[in-house]
Amino acid sequence: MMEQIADILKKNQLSITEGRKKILNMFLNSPGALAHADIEKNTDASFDRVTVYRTLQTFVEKGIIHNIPTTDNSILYALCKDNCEAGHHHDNHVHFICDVCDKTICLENVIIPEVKLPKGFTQKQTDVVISGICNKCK
Amino acid sequence: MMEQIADILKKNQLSITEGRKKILNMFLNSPGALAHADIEKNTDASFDRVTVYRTLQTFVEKGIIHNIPTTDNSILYALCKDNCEAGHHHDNHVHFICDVCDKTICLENVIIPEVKLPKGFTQKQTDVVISGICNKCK
DNA sequence: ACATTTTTGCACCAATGTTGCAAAAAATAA
DNA sequence: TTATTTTTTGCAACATTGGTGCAAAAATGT
Ligand SMILES: [Mn+2]
Ligand SMILES: [Mn+2]
Ligand SMILES: [Zn+2]
Ligand SMILES: [Zn+2]
Repeated sequence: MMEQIADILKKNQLSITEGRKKILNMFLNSPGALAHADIEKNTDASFDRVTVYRTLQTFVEKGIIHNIPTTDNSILYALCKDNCEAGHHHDNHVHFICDVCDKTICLENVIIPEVKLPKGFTQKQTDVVISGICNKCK
Repeated sequence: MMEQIADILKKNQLSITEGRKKILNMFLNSPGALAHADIEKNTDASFDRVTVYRTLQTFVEKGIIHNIPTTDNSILYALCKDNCEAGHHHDNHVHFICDVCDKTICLENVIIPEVKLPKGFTQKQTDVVISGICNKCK
């Protein structure tokens, strides 16, 4: 496991540090998406807040994690399981937010349907976020 | 125009105040979505920040405006053109964010496609946010 | 082990959003 | 209209979230 983590970091030309290993490990073990606050909570304040912010930014830039749109103003992050590259993500799955447990889950198998836009609009990225009750809370 | 505004407020059992009229008017005249900051800018600081926040909250609760998910942590609001009620919105259109002009537009005519979820998931609301280049920036 | 590059922690700042409470404004009653 | 009640506003104070510059610390390459 710790090998896998170091590999991911190496593959992305990132120095292997405690913070990055710990945070990446959290993502690998988390079934759902994580917010900055979740990460800070689970690391026992062993890292500075700023380090967490910068680590998340770096991971997004490298294509290791992607972020998920929300209606409240929180930024959520989840592992990219599609083969995303630095600077360009190819996630094309639906995200689900449970109204009960409040968790956000990547539905890797539910691919985003095509949407036809009016003339003149060029489509780059499509995000689909569905809310309701998840399979565990049902 | 000012009549229409007063009507909307009355219909929703809201006191008719300067602030609410001004903010509602902004929404009626805006082609795209508005953020809190946009509203504060256009009202020349004639209202307190808190009043703007509370007005937006109230409008959302009453079903006059709805909010739009974003990837950065900003909350956007737009007029509900579907017949939304207090406590329950029925917006089912796609939202478009332009990477060039950075405006968010309600594509009222592009309805959200059906998405089939895995067993155990109950679907309440679906948000589709598409980014790219809008018809004016093209 | 040493020099170089990268990352971290700290202090400080800025934007965003919330709450309690008294003053002001709007709606309702008289 | 004026008086009373209800609602809304403004202010102050606070919390949370996120970003920047810079020196210290850690990681990398030789
Ligand atoms: Mn995802
Ligand atoms: Mn809309
Ligand atoms: Zn759930
Ligand atoms: Zn545009």
